[in-house]
Amino acid sequence: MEKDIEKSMALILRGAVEIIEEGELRARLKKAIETDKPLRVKAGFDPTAPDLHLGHTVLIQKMKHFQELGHKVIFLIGDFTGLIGDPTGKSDTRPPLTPEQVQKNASTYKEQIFKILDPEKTEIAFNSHWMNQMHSMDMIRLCAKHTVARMLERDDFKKRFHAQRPIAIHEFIYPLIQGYDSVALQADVELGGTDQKFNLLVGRQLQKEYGQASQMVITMPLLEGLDGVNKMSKSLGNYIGITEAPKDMFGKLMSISDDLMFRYYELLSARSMPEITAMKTACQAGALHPKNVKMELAFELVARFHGQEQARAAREHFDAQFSKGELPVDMPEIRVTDDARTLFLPRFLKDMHLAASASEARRLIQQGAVSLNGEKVAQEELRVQAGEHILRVGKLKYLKIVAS
RNA sequence: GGAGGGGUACCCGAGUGGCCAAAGGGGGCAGACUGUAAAUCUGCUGGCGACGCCUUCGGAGGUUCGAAUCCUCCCCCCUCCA
Repeated sequence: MEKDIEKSMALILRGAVEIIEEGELRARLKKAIETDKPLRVKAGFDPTAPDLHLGHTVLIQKMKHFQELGHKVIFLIGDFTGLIGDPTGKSDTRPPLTPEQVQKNASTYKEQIFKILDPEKTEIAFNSHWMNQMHSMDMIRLCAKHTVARMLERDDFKKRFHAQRPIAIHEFIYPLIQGYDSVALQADVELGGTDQKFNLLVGRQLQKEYGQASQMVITMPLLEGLDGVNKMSKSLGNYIGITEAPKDMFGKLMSISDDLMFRYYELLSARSMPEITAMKTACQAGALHPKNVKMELAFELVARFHGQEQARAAREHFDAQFSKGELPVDMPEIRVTDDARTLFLPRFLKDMHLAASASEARRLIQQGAVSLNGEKVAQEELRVQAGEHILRVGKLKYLKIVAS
């Protein structure tokens, strides 16, 4: 266990938005060292969405920090709470998962998180273990420990209440169960996104009610997605999934803004803060080109999830296609025969999935987004000569046409 | 159970008989500029072999030459009272 409290604090504070309560945390760290009992650090994940994206890994990264400091991290899979669904106000009632699905999602999780965390030092827990033991009366007692007024303090509930949008009663139960998880696990620290603050605080209160010391709460920022504004989420389509193909991951990382890049460095990279700060300064001074710094970030993250080899290939691929303007190596191909060599493009682009509809394809043509062998196509009808042709739509979509 | 407000395109939101494929904003896409950057500027943003036709304003019927708009029934959400 790391003996230097200030050193521990520095790492714990990295990227964190808020720590409740900092002084208390110092005291606990001190006690942990004295008694040689590592802190129990909990972070919960909802198994309804099996595909993790980089946003989720901010938290996992923080877990890793604790692990590096010698503490016990508990990866809590909310298989029970997943059946309720954390209230977001957006999603409708979720279909209940079968135990098999939960199991499957859970193993996907494990596989993914262990690319970051040390399996030896990670405890995995399922909250169904204690929730399924609970009787109705226990549940009601749990409910009795909180009030509607306090529930309505939660920003999400408050907003919906005032916006005259529905709040189902079971949504109130979710924070209570999440809080109870901390009781069951006897957590010293709970990590969560800033959107989890309310739930995390319920944990503190419930632990007190159940005669335990209240956990420390550390909130991490919600990672901005590719647009640099909204939080990364699948539904917004601005995410980078950690199982995405290396070259897609690389490309997406390269498309983020320079500001966002340093944010990603701080929250996702294994590089030390002094190192990151130095790079930032060097970029501002013009000593380093931001693009190269971004390449390194992309490389590091792709390598984390796919290995060095794949990361190198992705980098080369990127360099060839975008820096040098070469054609992609693996573009889809279509063969056309003589009698079909006159293409009606709106239909053709739609059929080839290069446009969502024929109407959209028409617009793309009108806007000059379509080119054949590097020359813009202005006509909707296109006669191709025998041989190979490269049809390009927008910046990213290519199709090789082999005409005979 | 009673009274009232509301449901419009991907999202927010204007529209209360024809000028409505439906204002405006956001988002998205494309083009220019670049580092595949970001920011900015410009255009597009229901479908269809297409100066026309088809489908769309919670759902189903109806009135009308004509309905997002009026009427009837139904579904859903919210507020207040109980």
